[in-house]
Amino acid sequence: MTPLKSRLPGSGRRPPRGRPRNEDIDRAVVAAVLEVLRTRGYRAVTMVGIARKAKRARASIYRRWPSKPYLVADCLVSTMGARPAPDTGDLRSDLLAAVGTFQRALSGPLRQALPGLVADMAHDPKLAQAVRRQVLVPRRQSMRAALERARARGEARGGADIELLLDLLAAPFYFRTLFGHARVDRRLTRGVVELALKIVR
Amino acid sequence: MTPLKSRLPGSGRRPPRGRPRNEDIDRAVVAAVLEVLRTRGYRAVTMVGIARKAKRARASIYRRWPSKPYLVADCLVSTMGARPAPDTGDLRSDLLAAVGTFQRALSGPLRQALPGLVADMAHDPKLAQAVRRQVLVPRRQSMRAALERARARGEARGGADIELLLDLLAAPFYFRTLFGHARVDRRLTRGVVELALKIVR
Amino acid sequence: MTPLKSRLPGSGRRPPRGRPRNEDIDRAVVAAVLEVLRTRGYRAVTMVGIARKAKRARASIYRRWPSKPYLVADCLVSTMGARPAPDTGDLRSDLLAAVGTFQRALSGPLRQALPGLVADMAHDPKLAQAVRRQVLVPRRQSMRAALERARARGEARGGADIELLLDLLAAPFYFRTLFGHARVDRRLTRGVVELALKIVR
Amino acid sequence: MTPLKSRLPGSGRRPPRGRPRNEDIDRAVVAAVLEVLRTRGYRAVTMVGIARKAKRARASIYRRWPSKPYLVADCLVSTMGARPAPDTGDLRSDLLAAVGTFQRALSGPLRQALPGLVADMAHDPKLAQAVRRQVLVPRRQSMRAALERARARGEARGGADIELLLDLLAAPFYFRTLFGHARVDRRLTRGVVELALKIVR
DNA sequence: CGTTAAGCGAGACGGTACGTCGTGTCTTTGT
DNA sequence: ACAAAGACACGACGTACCGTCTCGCTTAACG
Repeated sequence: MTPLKSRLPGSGRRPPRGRPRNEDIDRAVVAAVLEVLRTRGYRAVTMVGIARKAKRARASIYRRWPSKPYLVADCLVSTMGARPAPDTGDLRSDLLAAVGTFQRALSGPLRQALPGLVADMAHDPKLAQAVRRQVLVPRRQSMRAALERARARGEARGGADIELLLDLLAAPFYFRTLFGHARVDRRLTRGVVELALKIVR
Repeated sequence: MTPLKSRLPGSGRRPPRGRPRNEDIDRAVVAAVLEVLRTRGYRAVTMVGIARKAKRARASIYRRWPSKPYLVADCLVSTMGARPAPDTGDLRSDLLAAVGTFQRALSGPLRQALPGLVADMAHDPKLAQAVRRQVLVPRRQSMRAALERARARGEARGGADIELLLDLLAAPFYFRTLFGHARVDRRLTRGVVELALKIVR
Repeated sequence: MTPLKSRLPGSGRRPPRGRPRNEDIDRAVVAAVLEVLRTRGYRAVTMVGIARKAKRARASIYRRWPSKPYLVADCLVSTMGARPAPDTGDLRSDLLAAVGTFQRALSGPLRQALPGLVADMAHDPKLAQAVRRQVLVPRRQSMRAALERARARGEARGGADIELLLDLLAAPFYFRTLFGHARVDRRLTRGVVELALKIVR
Repeated sequence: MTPLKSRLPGSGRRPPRGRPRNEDIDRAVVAAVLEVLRTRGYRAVTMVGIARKAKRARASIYRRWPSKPYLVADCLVSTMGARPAPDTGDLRSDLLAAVGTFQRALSGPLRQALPGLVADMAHDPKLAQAVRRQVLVPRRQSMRAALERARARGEARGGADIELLLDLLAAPFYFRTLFGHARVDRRLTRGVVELALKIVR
């Protein structure tokens, strides 16, 4: 269970000792990262550069995040917010809501950051695990629940490979973002949902 | 039309002058790249390191490929071979053959290289374009043809968003490779094809 | 008149207010410094490291000594003890006693500390002054007195440059310690004293 | 036999391969070091700072010298020039010439550099050895030769501890430079030589 | 058959980011 | 006020890689 952000030293539940961390720094750093991501891409996110932009010491960044990929990943997670899709009582609506989060997420800073992050994940299994847990898993869970509710209502047949279906719902968004061969827009969202409905009914 | 590999200098049709290039170098370099990719991943592919491993001069590499990403991309392309899927007269067979190339490709060196390559593509549109052209387009074309043949035979309905369908067939392979949350195997190939059939029929 | 050790806050004669300093800390810190000097040299003496080794807070050290060089210098002084050489009535004996303190001092922790300390002195005139006052001056004074007694007894001629003679008696010990080209031992002590006698008689 | 400066790669006598080093860089770096030493002292000599001042890449400095102390030591050696004292046929003249080089050397950049250098030597035996070989040994050799010539002429008695005598001639200069308790001037040179003559005659 | 254009190997060069470490000061809570 | 813990700003360290350059030498085709 590796977290993206380094733990505080005295966090065995007992009250923290020493000077408390300045949360302004967290905010300033995250803001700087998102800004650089947005304007100049992953490659331009540099510990030195972020420190300068946030007007903080480099050591203060390293105190909070073990390295650049963890910092970037944490910044993304902290802006995405993984609230579960609501239960509307209708599979199409549920899926549109859930799948829509992909499209929206990949229109924000994640769009710039994803390729670099994916490269770093390939070299650090702990990071990969942490990102999957924080980014992928909640969204999959949300869609899985919607599908199960639909099956309970008789709206969907059982028997399908649910994991594959979940991949089918998410993969095109990442695929298009990473390869840039086609747009990631509302049309894609609707298309993917319609195909999924055709499959499960 | 940026190629992955740099052109020879005197290639305005007239015969090349000066000492000809030593093709052993091309082979040695490509072999070194694939070996390093396989054993130590994209990050470890270093111009310095490749030159050392191939026992060639760094300049000889830069003479052939403009930079590391192009070198890697070219190495991958040169091992993958983009022969079109055959026409078996049956959509399922055609798709299994075409989609199977994804699975096989992503079990080789591409598996290690893809994340890093994707990151580089995000910073170099020309590279992205070249990779898409050489890797994505032929495979999509192959599947597109199979689908059109099936429609002509009446095996598939028309009216579907063909581009989306093509993404659906390919995306799960890349998605799983890049995020590592599930296996890329024959089971995935079969599953994806079955869902596609369910959609187009 | 800069002292090596910082003064207590309420030391305008009036009794100190607030919690009194814990003298265990002074002892623990000095012990830690001497230990590290002995085993790993001046470079390894680190405020962070000393604090950890002495199991005390860094701030408690800074409360007592203004900076690392002052701390080290104070540690050295506190172990050397500057008692004046006795009056034996014989110049050779007096000088052997006085000069012997150089040899002994430079066989202890001072040996490890001297080079680093000298470097720090070059960057802090106040420190240089303080170290000279506490380390050099008493020993010179001791030798000066012995020489004056000898002159009064008629054992030595006058007229010599006394400051130069004092340098001659001390310099070889520091010189050899700093450059490490020859041993600092009893043989050196005897040799230096004999040469000095040859000069003053 | 560690040299102060890193050897060129192909220096097994065979002709150098690859692009030759740019000697302008050597000169620019040495000049920058001497300038900083003179104006701001050893502490201020920083690899980053020197690179900036010399307008060269940091890597180019590291290619030539393994670390800062070696760089500084080499700069000093390269400006001091260790030509042997001439044979005047008179011991006093010979010694005045030889000892005078200490005084002159310690009036130049060595004065600022010596304390720091001595501290580094204490942490790197190879460096200490190299500095001794290049700085101390030639001057000692020069004085040793003068003393032997004097003995051959009957101008000096034999039997004295020659090593100790050499220390006596050199030590006061270093001692005063490092502790700063007295001037290093021509008066010191004359005084030291007169005492040495008194000893050896 | 020498000229000439290019290939080749080795390695220098200017840049830039990395993550670590030490400094001296500051800010908490708890004595 | 002291003590303990640790945050903070600053800045140097030495390493690694990038892509370009500059050498001396080799290899062909051209004229």
